[in-house]
Amino acid sequence: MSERNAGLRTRLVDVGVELVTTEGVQALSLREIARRAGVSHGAPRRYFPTHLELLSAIARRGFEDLAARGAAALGDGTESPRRQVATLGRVYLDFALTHRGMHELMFRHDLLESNTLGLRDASLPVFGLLVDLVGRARPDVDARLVAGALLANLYGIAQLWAWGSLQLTTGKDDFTPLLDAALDAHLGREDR
Amino acid sequence: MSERNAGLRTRLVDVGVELVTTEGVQALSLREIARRAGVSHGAPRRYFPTHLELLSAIARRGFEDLAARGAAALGDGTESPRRQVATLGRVYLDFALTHRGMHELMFRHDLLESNTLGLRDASLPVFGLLVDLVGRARPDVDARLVAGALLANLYGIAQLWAWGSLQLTTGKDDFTPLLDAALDAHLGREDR
DNA sequence: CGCAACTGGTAGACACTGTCTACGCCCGTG
DNA sequence: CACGGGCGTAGACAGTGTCTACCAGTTGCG
Repeated sequence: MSERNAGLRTRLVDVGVELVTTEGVQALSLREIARRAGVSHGAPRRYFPTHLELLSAIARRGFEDLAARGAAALGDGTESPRRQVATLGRVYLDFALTHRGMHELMFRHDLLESNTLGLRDASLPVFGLLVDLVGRARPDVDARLVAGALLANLYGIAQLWAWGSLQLTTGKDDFTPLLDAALDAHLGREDR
Repeated sequence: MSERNAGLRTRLVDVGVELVTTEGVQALSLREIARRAGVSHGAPRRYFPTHLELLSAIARRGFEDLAARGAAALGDGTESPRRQVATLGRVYLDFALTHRGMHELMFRHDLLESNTLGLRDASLPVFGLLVDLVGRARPDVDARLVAGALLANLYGIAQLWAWGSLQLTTGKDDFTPLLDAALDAHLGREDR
């Protein structure tokens, strides 16, 4: 009845999520995860044939978590599309900066490049939501292109912020002006 | 007289640059670099006390290379600041996409976060050049903030492009529209 | 009921990694 | 000539991901 006896598959991912948020991405060794799950180092192989597949499963949790936070923040969706994009962007940046290890894992090259791991599919829902909102906020442009450009901008902000460069340039500790600048830039300036 | 007998310090970095551009960032193990340099695995320790320091030295070469390409592309600097920013952005994106391994190495978290490695200092010249050009293109705004936001946008484009998401959205194989969109977004639309 | 097959985990080996330490070689200076 | 000291070698160590042999329980089937 306890989650101690949950299937090893999900328990390994649980341990990985816990580990990456507390210790960082470098702590996600296969053997360490197995150790914390209380099994031998060969056990994960039964469910995840390779280390990368386990990491992908952990990263997928991150995308699910992000999508859930976005849906919760949007609520019933009565706000204007422009404001919904703003809150979604804020949720994303907040997630990236408070879950740095998970965010780093979610966008790792070797995980995303492999299309056999299906990690990119896990990122489609939240990205599709962004595309939809952008399309309703600006029906005159290619929503996928603008949404991609906006996401690229937000991702870059998260990265540069993460290693402190933007704090050096701005001196402040709030990413709001950068977020607003990005929204104005890609969606056009509007009332806020 | 031959570069075979160049100091081991620079030879190790040479080998690393060669290795990261041909094989990718995962090939940059300490022992593999030493092997290709024709020395034992303990030799690099004389010059680079840790593996990360050697990687930082290799990444520094990348920033120097990027700065040189930027300077060469700008020429005598008679173009308008706006166009100079455009060419600099194009040089950066082209560099990031043709030297994917090196670009990935240059922006690795564990290298940039450590301020003892001095990698961030190596990135300052080219970033300072961008700040200067942005300041002359738009004297009415905070140049460091806008330059940072623009760099974040370009970096995000490079990342998303690298793992194919933007190709899926655009379907084309040219980053020019994304670059132009970013420039228009952060510098305002002008004549091109 | 009995036996076979399969599921799910263990334990050890292998090659590889980064770091540390003890050891020498060789060359310049006293 | 002696002798340090810079410079590289070689081996050890802990840790990693992957592979393979094994084995206990359980399940399925005649």
